[in-house]
Amino acid sequence: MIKPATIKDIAKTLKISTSTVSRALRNASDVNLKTRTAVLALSEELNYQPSRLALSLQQKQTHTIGVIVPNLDYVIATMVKGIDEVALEAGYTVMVCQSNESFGREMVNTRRLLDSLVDGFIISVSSETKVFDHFKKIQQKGMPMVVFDRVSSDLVAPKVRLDNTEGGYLATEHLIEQGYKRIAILAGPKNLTISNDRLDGYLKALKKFKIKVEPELINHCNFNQQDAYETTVDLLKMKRRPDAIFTISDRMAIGAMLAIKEKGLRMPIDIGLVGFNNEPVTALVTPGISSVEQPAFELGKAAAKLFIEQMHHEEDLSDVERVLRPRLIVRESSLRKAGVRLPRAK
Amino acid sequence: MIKPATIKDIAKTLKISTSTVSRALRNASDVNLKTRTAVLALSEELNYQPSRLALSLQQKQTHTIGVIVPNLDYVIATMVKGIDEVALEAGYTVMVCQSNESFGREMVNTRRLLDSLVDGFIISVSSETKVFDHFKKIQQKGMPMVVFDRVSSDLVAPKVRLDNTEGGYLATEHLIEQGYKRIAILAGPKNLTISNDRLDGYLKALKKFKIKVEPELINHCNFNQQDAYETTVDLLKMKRRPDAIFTISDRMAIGAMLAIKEKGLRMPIDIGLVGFNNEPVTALVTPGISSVEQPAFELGKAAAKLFIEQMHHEEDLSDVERVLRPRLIVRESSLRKAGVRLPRAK
DNA sequence: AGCGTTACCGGTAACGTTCCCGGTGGTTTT
DNA sequence: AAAACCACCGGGAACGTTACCGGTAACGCT
Repeated sequence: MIKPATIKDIAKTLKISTSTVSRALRNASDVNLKTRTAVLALSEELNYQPSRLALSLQQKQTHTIGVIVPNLDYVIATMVKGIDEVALEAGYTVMVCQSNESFGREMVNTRRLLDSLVDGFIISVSSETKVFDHFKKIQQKGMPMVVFDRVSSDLVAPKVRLDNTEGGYLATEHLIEQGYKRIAILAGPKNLTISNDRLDGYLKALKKFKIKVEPELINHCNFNQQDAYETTVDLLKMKRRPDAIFTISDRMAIGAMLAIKEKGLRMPIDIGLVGFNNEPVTALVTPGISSVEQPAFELGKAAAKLFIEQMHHEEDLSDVERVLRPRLIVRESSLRKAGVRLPRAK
Repeated sequence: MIKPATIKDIAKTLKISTSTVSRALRNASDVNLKTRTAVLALSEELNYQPSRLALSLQQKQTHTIGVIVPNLDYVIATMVKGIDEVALEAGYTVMVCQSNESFGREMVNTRRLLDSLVDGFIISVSSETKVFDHFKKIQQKGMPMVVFDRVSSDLVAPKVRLDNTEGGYLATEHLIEQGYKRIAILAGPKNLTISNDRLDGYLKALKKFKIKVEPELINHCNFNQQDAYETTVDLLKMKRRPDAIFTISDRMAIGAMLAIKEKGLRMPIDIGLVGFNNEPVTALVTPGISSVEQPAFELGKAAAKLFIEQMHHEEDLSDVERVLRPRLIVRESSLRKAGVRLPRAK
């Protein structure tokens, strides 16, 4: 283990003080050109790298952002890429921690990063999280914190999120316009805002078109495929079964699709389907699944920008909320009016 | 910005020395029970958290692992989850950096983490990387480093990887057994070992079954869907077109599948297809795509374990190579013998 | 000649922690 | 009663860096 060159080594061999070396390496003011070039040359030779550790200790900031996400699926990975992009440019390093949708992991990760490892946080909460004390601790410490994607009204902090209500609205409106009458929704866990917002959009669309809300068509289930499958199987057993399903994630849409196919129903004729996220898979299955696209990369960038902003200026941005707009991508699974190719099922 | 409580604060209010506080908080030896409880109580009250920064500076280790990956697709995200798992348990924090398959980004990331931020690295190289000086610098510093997934023989370090040759063999053998005669391969970039190894497996299988190797059936293209699509389009234009395609990733398989469908060919009758990675999508498309599954989570865990091992003991493990075995998952895209349901195409 | 200005540099403290060494008192051993 | 031992504690240095303050020489100005 060769130990790296320090500022002291340079000072010693050049027979000058560490202060001078430090200045030569940075400010360039208050230091003779000759000594400066000497320092620079030697530091090059020893390939000196300043210790970020010592620096961080000294000036009490690490230039590192802690990013806490529930997992690293397609959408979130894309968001993280966005965060990475602007963070890197601003001279920050990011530490990504997956909570695995587990409240415990989320707490442990937060605690760890809190011990003077990061300057602040960019967070998307896990689906298990119902209590936010560990995040509030961040703010008590006076650290900047931005919430993104999965936000929560219990958390007073700058937020960047999708307009999930509009997403829900777009999907539902589209199904209505395609002539579907009994539209079911597979919403996510009740404690997640994205879940409730998308449900709100669904309700708004029904109201707009004066369609009665039927509670048995509203189902909460987890984000995974299996749960969605089972819920759909149940839905399709109803005497008056729904003729369309809106799921608030594509994974859930896949689950629903499997149940639909198993039952022998055809999309979009017998039943319509719309998902959420516009994951690549939606374009690959047959029929293609219509889905609400979110600008994930942009969303990540926006979150990081907001973070940096909050970092630099002292102003309180905790009531700022950037809301990005979704876009509906229509595919075959819900396109009944434009191109009916198959005969109607009995 | 409320500054956190330090060991000094505790010492001052308790009118004892910092040394004693430090001992009380750790060793428990050489400290009176009474003072110890007092320290513990006060530290609880001030909710004291030791500064990992100061600690790291002092003992020259950060308890952090730098993980550098080309991207965060399904397989790699799963591997990272595995790394995370054992790292967390061993008291390490991981820093994940995506190089985005870019050599430049990979260098920048490595450089950054090198400045006394991490104790070592777990690395999967980007597809652009042809030169490894930035990684060798890690070893010059005497830091442990484990290479996983995408390894390279130019890098002398402990490795954890899939038996890619066997993966290639399994896929090809299966296609041969299903009666396919002209089997093309879509290999990845030439400088990647995983690419060449899978190709080797392909060649081995051909040799085993005494099938002549035809150079025009061997194609290198990038990992993305588009490239695979275009390459396949070209392949299918040949006068004697291949009757099966083995792609070394599922993304590529999807691209190939699109080209195949466009051409009006049917799987598995007219043409067989096998992918690699067993991503969920392979089970969702129609027909389902056969694919070589790799134990990604296990692979990540193994890499982290090897890292920890190298960290703790001084022994040189740089010639250790853990090779995990793949498994072929057969789906409809290549299953010609078992269930022929459609008439033969003219 | 005396004074202020400038250009350059060094010493020291500080960031929060641990480690090593050297004390104290009090008790036991010889 | 001297010597040895123990349990407990404090002082100081060290990790690598920068900030602050002060000092010295050289120079120019009145």
